[in-house]
Amino acid sequence: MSKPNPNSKPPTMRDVARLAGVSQPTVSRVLNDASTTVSISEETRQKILEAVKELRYRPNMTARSLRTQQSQMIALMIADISNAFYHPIARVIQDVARQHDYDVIIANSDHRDDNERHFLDAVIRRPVDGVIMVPIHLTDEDIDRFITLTQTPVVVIGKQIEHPQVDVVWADDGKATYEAITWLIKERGYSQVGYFGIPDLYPPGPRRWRGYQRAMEQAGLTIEPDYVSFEGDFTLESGRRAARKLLAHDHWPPVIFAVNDLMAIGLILELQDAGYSVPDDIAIMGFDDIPEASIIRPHLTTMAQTPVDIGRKLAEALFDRIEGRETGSKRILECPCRLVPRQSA
Amino acid sequence: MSKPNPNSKPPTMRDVARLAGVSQPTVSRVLNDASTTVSISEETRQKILEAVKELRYRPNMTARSLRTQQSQMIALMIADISNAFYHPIARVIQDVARQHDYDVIIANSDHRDDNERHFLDAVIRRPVDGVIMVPIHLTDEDIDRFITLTQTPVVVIGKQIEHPQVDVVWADDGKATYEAITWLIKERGYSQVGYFGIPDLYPPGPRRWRGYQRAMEQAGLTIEPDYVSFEGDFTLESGRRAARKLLAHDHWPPVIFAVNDLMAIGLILELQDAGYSVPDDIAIMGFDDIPEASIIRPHLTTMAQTPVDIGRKLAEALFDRIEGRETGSKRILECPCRLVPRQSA
DNA sequence: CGAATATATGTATTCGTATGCTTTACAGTA
DNA sequence: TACTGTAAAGCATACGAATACATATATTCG
Repeated sequence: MSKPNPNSKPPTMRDVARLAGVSQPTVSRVLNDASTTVSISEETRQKILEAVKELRYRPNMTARSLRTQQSQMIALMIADISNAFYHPIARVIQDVARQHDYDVIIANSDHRDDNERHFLDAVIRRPVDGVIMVPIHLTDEDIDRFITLTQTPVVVIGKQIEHPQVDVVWADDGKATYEAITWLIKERGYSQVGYFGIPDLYPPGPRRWRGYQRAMEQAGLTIEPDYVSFEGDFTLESGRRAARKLLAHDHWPPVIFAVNDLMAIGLILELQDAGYSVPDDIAIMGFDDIPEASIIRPHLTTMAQTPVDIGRKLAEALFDRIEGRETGSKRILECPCRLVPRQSA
Repeated sequence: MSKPNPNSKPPTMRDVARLAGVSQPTVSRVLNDASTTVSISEETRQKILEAVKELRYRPNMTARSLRTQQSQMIALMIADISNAFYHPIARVIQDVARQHDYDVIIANSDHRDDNERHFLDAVIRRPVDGVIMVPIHLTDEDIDRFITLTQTPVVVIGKQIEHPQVDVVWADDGKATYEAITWLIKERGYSQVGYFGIPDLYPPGPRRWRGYQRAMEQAGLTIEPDYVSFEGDFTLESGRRAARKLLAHDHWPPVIFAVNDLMAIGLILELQDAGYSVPDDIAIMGFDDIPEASIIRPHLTTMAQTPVDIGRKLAEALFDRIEGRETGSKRILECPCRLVPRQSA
């Protein structure tokens, strides 16, 4: 094993051509299946295919990319690799990409501004044929600069991006939040609802906050400032921190709506660790329906999103553009949300 | 916004050179900081840097890769993107790669043979400077073929790979399993221990199974065939399936050791759904210590691995080779395991 | 003051592939 | 027989950057 390979480099088309006794372009034509109006004799074709087999030739994508100006790669930037919400998205995108014979570069921004910018830099230096991302801090201008510079198709999650050439996949989370709050009040009978959100500068923040406000108003409830927090950052740990603050107060809302499941789970775990019961002492509702929502006890009542659907829409929208089936201006693709009543609220 | 860019393509070195009134190679030399013994006048250097700024020039990595035969990319193949065990690994590898100015291609095998092979094919076609992977089905021969063909450094998780040029990161999971079982018997006082494993053809299977056997033997316990199953496949769902089978039987071991946390959690959830109490009716222990282990109630007693450490060792071992600091034959890097007693056993 | 030596830059070529254009060989036609 | 058409394959070049080699100018020294 591992005897130092005599000709250490992988074979090239030239090697194949030499072995088959033809020229390199002829090999190229055979392998690319006569795209332009050429014709190759069956005999030559066979010789070449045999040579390919014998040498175990594989085309070099780097060279091909340089020549064709296409990389056969797409880039994906997600906001948090640890958040299970993104896993099905990443997986589906990979599956679709593979069907189209594309590879995927994955980057992880951790919700950080500098990481998002670095990602754009990276895909400028290493041209890809398409970009899917979850921009939290990037603005329309940032994205526009990238597009005018590279002419690369871009698809995003998040309605806040409004660029004429960028397809958007989103869920109407404002409406979903409204429905969740309304349901807590009307169906579950809670007389007050607390809100555990994220700072307004994160895009989904304002939408969900307004959904909450609207529902409260419509139910004739006043929003208690004490029952509202914007100190979440999408992580479980931020949920625990918020719970610790809550424990220091003396009056609680009967139920708290958290803008994502991880934060909701953090709340529950910390409250339970302090000896309180969910939902008896306080109920908790989340948003996303990640797998952990069905692991925690009590199982988490939540507003489900459809990450597989989201991922598929993202990928298909992107390949529609990469492969030229779609050339018009931006499309907005909405994915449904669905209330999942469980035991936590 | 998005006015169709007049010169739609990103600028090249040639453009920069023209604007600065010099030749393309001069630009190359300035940007690569005089690697070969060259000297550039300060004046020229400044002109070029200005031109670079004005045109917002970014080097094209594809062209550079073709010329230098280096891609500035590494490829990572993990076994299951949904398994939280791999998240810190992927994240650390990305962080280290970024420090070295490398991008990362991530692939997900889902433990499937064909996906693993497809991955190798992909990194043959698209040369990368290094490969990190978790091979489940790939053999030494497969890996050897890849290495002799591409001369690419490879680092793996999993002691089963024994290739003279492949660094291995692993945990002594045989020993760890032995210790876990022994601890259950000696410290926790269980009189019998069930085993929920995976088929022997998955590499960690035999190691952990032998650890279990050894511990049982040493404790003077006989292994009850009824208490042993190899029907797991690393997923939570396979844990639920196993629990359903268990529920059909009428006698249970007092505790079951599962070879990973996801499977252990599947067991617990299904047993609880059927009305049984963990650990009172039956105790469960896992392996890995993924975040979900601290979410489920009761919290999961488990044998922790150190994925951050594993990821860092993998990445650093790889860059040691990519950057030529290490040229010798294979190194074996061991990561510790640590028993984490919680409530489930 | 002419030759040797730095110094600064340009020229030509290369990486592996794709593709427009040209050439060759031969069959068919008038 | 001379000419045209077509199938088959070769030739030349381009993609963008890196680099070995050549060249031109300025500097230094005997």
